Amino acid sequence: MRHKTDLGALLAHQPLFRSLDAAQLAVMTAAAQKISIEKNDFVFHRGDPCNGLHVVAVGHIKLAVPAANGQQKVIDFFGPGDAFGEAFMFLDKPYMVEAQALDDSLLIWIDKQDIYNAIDRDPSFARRMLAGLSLRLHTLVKDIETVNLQNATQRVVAYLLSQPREADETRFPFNKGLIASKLGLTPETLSRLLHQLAEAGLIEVSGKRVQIIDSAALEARMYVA
Amino acid sequence: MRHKTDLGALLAHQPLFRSLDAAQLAVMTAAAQKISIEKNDFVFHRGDPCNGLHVVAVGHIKLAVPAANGQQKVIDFFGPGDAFGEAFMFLDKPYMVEAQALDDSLLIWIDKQDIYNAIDRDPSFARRMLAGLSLRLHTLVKDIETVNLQNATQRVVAYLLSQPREADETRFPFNKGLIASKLGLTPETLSRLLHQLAEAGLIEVSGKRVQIIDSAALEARMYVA
DNA sequence: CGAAAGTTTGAGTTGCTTCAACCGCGGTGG
DNA sequence: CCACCGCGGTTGAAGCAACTCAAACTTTCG
Repeated sequence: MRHKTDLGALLAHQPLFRSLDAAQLAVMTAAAQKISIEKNDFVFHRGDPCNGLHVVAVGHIKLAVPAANGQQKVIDFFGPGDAFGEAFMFLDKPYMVEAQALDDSLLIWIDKQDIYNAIDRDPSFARRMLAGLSLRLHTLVKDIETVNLQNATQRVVAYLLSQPREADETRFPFNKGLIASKLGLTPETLSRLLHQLAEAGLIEVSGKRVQIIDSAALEARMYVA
Repeated sequence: MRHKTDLGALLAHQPLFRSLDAAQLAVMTAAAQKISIEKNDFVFHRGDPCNGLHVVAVGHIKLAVPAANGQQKVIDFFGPGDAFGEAFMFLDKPYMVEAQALDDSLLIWIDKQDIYNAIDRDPSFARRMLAGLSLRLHTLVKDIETVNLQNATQRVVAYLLSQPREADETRFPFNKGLIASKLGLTPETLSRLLHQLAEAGLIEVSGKRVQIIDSAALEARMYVA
């Protein structure tokens, strides 16, 4: 017997739906669909019509803008509890990004109309959506700032320090190439900079694991030109 | 006697408030404040607390991220009918951008609580806010895509073609330096590229005016590496 | 008309990319 | 059990797009 297959229970645990009362939750549950998706499969492609939104229950999803020559620019990563694709839904525009599973994942999909119904019934649900979009906006502005005003080293350091860490150890949650793309760098450049920081005795890297040796010196690097 | 000083009439003309009924509009009008601001003055600075949102009635406002050495990165421009600063309001975070008037401008300011009240009363107002934020998000993603995946020439050409134009003529709405920053370029680079496009016979530039001579060839430049 | 701000042009520099080769590890099949 | 394959990552060398710095020119505006 598998666990976590009860859609209602699953929904109730998502931040977005916390404010719903039992009746609304029941309606939502009836409307929602579970979507299982395997690692590397796409949730949607650029240009696909957008009729609803997705919430990650299990796994991780990458949102990226595809480019001509097989390149891509990673916009962001989404994990359990995160909703994605709402903005395109509210705009009634096709997706301009693509979503791909980074692990075997379980998503919840909800139709646009049901979201609108929830908004109409429950202002606090509307507020939650607004807060979610605002947060996304905030993140994007920060990313724009980073790419435009910081050099490569500063971006890498800022990333390392922003990651959750225990006992001065953090890890790359995904392939370094994806992190590089998120930071607006090539994998080669990221590799070189990590090496350089290690050389300077500020960090130690082994695979996806990173030991922060001198966090004060790291922070200093964020502010020097 | 000055015109357009009636706050109620002013509000009723803003897209954001179109859906409000007379009673709600009256409440909003009572809550709203007019803010006159002179060219080059700041509406708010980075770090200021955010207790409400602004709507442009007259004039133009620049949102930008300030950098250390007097530099800045322009995020976007806002004109009549546009709301700005909502995202920070919904997040209850201080502004991380600064807003500066590019012309003598008239703004409408509305307190956070009044916005929340309007959301609670009128789901279609909530929808309007959601659509507004979504649009902003869409724009930012597009900007990120542009800066990361297109070279300088492609960005300039894309900008020129995206501007409103009449009889194959368009104009830079603001100083070229600001446009350059929005495009993630230095003023020098923008100047050189415009010169280059003119050299190639694709456009003619004189001051802020730009004649599109060969729009087909321009579009072609957006897709060549 | 003069000062200040904005824009252009030139010369030199550089940070990051590109291209290409190599390494190392995990998985797979012989 | 070990050889091989393939992919992610690293390293090196070379190039270039865009930047920086500096000076001249132009427009704006009091």
